[in-house]
Amino acid sequence: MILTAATWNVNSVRARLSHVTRWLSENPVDVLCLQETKVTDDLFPGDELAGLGYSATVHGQKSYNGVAVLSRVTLEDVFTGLPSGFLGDQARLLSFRCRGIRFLNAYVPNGGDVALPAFELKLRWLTELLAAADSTAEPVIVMGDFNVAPGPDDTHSPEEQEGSVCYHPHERERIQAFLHTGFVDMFRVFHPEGKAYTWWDYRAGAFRRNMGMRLDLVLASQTAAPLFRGVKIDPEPRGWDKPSDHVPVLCDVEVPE
DNA sequence: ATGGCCGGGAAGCCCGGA
Repeated sequence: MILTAATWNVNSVRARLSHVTRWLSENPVDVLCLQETKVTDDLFPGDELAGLGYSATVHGQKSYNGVAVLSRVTLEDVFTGLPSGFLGDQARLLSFRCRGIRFLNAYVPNGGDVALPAFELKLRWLTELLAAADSTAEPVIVMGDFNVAPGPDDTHSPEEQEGSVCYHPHERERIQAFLHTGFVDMFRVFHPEGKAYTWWDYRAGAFRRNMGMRLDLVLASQTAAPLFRGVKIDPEPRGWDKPSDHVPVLCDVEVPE
């Protein structure tokens, strides 16, 4: 059977609730990983989503960050945060097993600016994310907002952006470290050529001018990659009224009955 | 050339985002 899974940074799940419900009714995926929910667990709008047949597994905090999984299939072995506890006061990682696959739903720190200490924390967070993803024999899928464009086709102006946050060589090296470890950037397996974006700045008419970046990634371990049947970006919600600045990335994964 | 927008929470601005 095919398991359908998606990742979407919604930039506040409460502000985007109508978009999430609309999108799920049009794209009834089995698993939807959310980032930047920006809400404590007690205020997560679970009842509205239960009406669509989805249960919510949440790891939130007030105002900032927050990850959650909406699912209509059973999740097992849920845990939150990096194993070391690094940046444990920020809700950025939610891991679970589904149909024999270990998923990591990740919201990587933005880093602010390459000159700031926050940027070094981002690099270390990425290093620890890889260690966590590489620590199990299960097939692994890491999906979420990586806040890094892996290569020149993943951003609108690579020459201008070279060395700036989300396109600094040290960040791209961290993505390369995933690939060297055997992880595969699944979107590029199915769409190897051409510019492709998942995020467009709210400012400057960036979406209208298609000045975006591909920051939302699906990385699959060596044993998970052959299970993939397709990956696509859905740019549509970026054109809806009061959108998130990110759009969903969907994938089809073949799993045993 | 520059900057242009959001959300949350507090407060009538500031932080953080990317």
